[in-house]
Amino acid sequence: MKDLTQNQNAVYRHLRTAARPQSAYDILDGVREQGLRAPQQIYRALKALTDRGLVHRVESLNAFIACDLKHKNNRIVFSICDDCGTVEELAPVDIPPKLKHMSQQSGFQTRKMVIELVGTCSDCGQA
Amino acid sequence: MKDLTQNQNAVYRHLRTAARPQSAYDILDGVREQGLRAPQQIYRALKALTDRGLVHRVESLNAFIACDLKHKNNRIVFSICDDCGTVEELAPVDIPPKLKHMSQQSGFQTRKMVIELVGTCSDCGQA
DNA sequence: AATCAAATTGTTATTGTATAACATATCACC
DNA sequence: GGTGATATGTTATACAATAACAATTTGATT
Repeated sequence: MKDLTQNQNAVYRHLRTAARPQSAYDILDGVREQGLRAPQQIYRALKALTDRGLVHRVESLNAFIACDLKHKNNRIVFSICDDCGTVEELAPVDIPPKLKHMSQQSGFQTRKMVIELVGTCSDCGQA
Repeated sequence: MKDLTQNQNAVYRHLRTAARPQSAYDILDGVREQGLRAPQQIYRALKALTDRGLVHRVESLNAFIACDLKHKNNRIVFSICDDCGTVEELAPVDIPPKLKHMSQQSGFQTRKMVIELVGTCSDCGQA
């Protein structure tokens, strides 16, 4: 892919083909065949990938997911089904005006906003 | 406090008096004198407290913070200064309409929304 | 081309976060 | 008092992340 190192590429490909968010150790297991052996290698690749916005960390799961939207890296929205574990990335939204106002009021400068919706996906939701 | 068990009370008091979010092990250190010895005891107390909305988990820090707002437990907003580590809870806001629409579109039923703003607080922000 | 500092990558070891599994005790009800 | 359900204590282990250092690669400079 677009000038990624071997390790980064291996991790990225693993994440893109995974059905669910992957922990760093899930990823490690998935890329052992490509010669990666230690957590540190995974975490370094993940850092490079998240810095470039190709991967996001799902904070409430301590897990990672490939980003397939084209968007600035500083507005991230997930829906997380706590029944089946499925995570979807939704199109980013602006900081809610009320919130923007509140945080500015207090002098806080926002560089990044993460929104995580936790609930039940359509598959798990019906009666 | 309001019908908490001893352990829950110890953890809650510790969090209320802490200046910053506390990891479970920070808390453990802080309540050793009250006779708590094992992580499990902390995590169990934290679960009870978060279920009751008296404590929130700061997802992106793997840490916990006492809630001093009176509000429903399913809309949580933090500002997190990644310079000094200060975390403030802000008044909850509604799910942004655009987002509500998107998630409903896909059949997702939201039970809880967490918003974490990451940036620079007023103390750390000036030139 | 040879040298060397800087950056990247590999590896080992350790620290930090969270839960499983089981033992013990407490409580409510019969 | 006996009995099941719930809560609590304890030990051990699993999972997540980083520190510290070694080895390698890169690339600028001579």
